Amino acid sequence: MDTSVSHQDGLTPSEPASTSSLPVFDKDICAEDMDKMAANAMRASNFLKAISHEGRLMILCHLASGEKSVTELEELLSARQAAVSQQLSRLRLEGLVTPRRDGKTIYYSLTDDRPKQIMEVVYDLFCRQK
Amino acid sequence: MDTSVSHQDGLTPSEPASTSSLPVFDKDICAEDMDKMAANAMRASNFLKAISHEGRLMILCHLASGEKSVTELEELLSARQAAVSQQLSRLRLEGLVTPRRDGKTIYYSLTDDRPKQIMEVVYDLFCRQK
DNA sequence: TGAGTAATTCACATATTCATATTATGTATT
DNA sequence: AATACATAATATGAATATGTGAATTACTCA
Repeated sequence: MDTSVSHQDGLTPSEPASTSSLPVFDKDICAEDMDKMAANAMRASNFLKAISHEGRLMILCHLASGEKSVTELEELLSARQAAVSQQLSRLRLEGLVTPRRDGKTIYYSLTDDRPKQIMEVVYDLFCRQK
Repeated sequence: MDTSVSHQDGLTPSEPASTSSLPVFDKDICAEDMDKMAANAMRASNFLKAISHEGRLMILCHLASGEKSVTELEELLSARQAAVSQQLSRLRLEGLVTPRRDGKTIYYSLTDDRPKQIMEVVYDLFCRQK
């Protein structure tokens, strides 16, 4: 089989990539791969920490359906403006949201679809009743 | 269209569920749905907090390919036994991993495939080189 | 320019998380 | 039973995260 990907990052998919492959390890993982894995894990955990907050999760969820102003988010979350702003700044730092100024108000939208990809699964696990 | 799902939990899929629907909101979200959403967000953020830790993420990643003993994980992570044990206890509390005793050693495995589902996406975003 | 609005930033108090060290528990061996 | 080993549980302090209110910036309009 194709061995060209076995050392790409210490992880090797167990199934074809087409069906959203599971992250499964080789049994004989080497030190080099371990380092790559640790680096990947750090980036991933930073991302996950950014979204693993009740308020930020709801912000991202609301932004998934289109851009919103800070005031709108403030109302949607029933939270203080300063708190919302700080949560947005955290998401901004992580590059997950992008501000757009229009006169007095600032509108936020999702920078890319990374949050959506995660939230699809989160939605399935926690929001859809089984 | 089908309106029977519009109030299930404050979220409404924008596409057929078959293709992993996006969590998108109705424009006229009501207070009741907001409460449900907040409750879902809290459960989801607890789950995400549990996995958004470099060490715990790597543990889950290793467990994805089969059960491992604490000592094995200790070596795989190059971490102290106490640290690994504490991270495992956190994952145990959250119900993500399950211990199985065999003599002196205790083997851990994933309780269900929730972590795997998230990690599939995380793997795609952070471990696969594009 | 001055007042009003939207959003950010700051400073503080509190709460949570984390790593380490220590102690406790359960199991196998003798 | 006594010992050794693998793992778990607890305690402590340091670091980090969070919400709040006050001060500040950026913009609009009269």
